[in-house]
Amino acid sequence: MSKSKESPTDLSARIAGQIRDAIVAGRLIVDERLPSEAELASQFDVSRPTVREALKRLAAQSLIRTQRGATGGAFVNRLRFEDAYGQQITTSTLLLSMNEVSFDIACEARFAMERACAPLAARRRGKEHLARMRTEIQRQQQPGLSDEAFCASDVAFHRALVDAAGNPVLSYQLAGAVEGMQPLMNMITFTARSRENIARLHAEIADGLERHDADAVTDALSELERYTLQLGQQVIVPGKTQNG
Amino acid sequence: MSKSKESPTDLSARIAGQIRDAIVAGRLIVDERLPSEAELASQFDVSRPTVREALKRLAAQSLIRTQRGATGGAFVNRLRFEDAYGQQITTSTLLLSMNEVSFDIACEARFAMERACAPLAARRRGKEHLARMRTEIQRQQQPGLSDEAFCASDVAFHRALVDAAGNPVLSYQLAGAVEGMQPLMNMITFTARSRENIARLHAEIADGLERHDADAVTDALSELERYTLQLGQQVIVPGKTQNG
DNA sequence: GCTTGTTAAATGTCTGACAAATGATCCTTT
DNA sequence: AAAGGATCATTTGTCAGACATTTAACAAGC
Repeated sequence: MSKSKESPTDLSARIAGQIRDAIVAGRLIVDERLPSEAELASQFDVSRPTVREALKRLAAQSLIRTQRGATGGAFVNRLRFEDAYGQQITTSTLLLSMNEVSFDIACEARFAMERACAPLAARRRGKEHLARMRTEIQRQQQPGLSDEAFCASDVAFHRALVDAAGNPVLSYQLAGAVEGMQPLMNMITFTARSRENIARLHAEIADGLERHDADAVTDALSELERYTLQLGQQVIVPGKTQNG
Repeated sequence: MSKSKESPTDLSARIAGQIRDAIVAGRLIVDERLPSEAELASQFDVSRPTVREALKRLAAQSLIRTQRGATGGAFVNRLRFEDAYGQQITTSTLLLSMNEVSFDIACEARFAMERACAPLAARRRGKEHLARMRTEIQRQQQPGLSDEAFCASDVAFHRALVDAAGNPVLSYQLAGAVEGMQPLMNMITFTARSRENIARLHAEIADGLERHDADAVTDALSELERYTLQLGQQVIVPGKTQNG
């Protein structure tokens, strides 16, 4: 009555859950090889397709990797930040685009976290971060730029800011908050004047970082938040009632 | 040359990727039913097991749900915060426990984001949040408490703090940062004196929130970060070189 | 009109098989 | 004896077909 009572779900989901628990609890360590699919099928007393479905679930979360051949098999994967980034962005994007949250809430969360990066970034920013930011600011001032390209550049600027904090955990978390908002930002029409405003604030941020002036960066971010919120008024979130 | 060139990966991974892209891009909307497995197999010109493996990958990310029976099938899932929480916590836990990051970095990120919640929480905290926090503070002062239970209470306290900010996006992001650190915190031995210190700082935070005093909360969080970092000196991160 | 049995459609699972990749082994050749 | 290549065994990837189970819709009977 320990594990098979609470979930009347699929066999593959239960098996995947057991293996996942073993990984999270450390009973299976990085690069350790799982038993072959045939052995797992025998151990769990299910067929090989069922085991495979369970392994695919784990592979989708980058918890394992598989390799063909004589010495192949399923190995516990060292979770890399690059892998986690993608999942984080996908999840965040969907959480926002499915209208579970309003533009205002998403914006608030994003800028709150960016401000959290400001002191660290002001202390640790390298030349390469400043260079990335300057490049994007210049791009944002180009006349013929499409709204979409402007958005992409905006995202790139803010990612440079976050990366300047020199903390991969923050970069990981912020990746979702910043990139996940891109579809919402893409719904905004950026006039020449609003672009000018945003680029000016971006320049203030870059200048502040260059001077190691955390307060200036924080203030610029706050003003940028206010301005983005104002622009976001255009984005009338539709529906918003279907919360099954 | 649009989609089938870049990845010499499994068929099931490619199919899952195509469906995921369709969901993220909005070509498949919430609660829409996918074709049956047999139809998908026919469309993608693969067998049903392969289609099933692809669907399980998506199900592992809560992108779809499946339902048996006459009107059953695979449906695009409205991504709920509860679902996302679990994945976020699992991913964060593994990112930390696999020694990709040091205790210091994880600690820094966590408290930076918690401080980001402070102003919002000071403005919006409800009685229920304060009550949750007081309860946990009392629990933390009980004499016979195990280190593990103390840790769990610490996590509960901080989650109450984050929830008080009234922003589900922040709660989602912080869930990973706070709960993901639990295994690391569990390696710390909490003496009676350190528990007293932590409970005192927690009380300062709760008091600050009650007075709507964001600065007091921020200061207490900063001191708590310093203190936690000091306790974390015990936690000598082993290995740390295997970054192949 | 309501209940009940039947049917059809869909997923869940199993069996068995073959293809492809890959390291290990053995044999041949130099 | 050493080097090189052919063969083999193991393992995952894929397929075909079948049966079980669940579920909603429909039809039959009271």
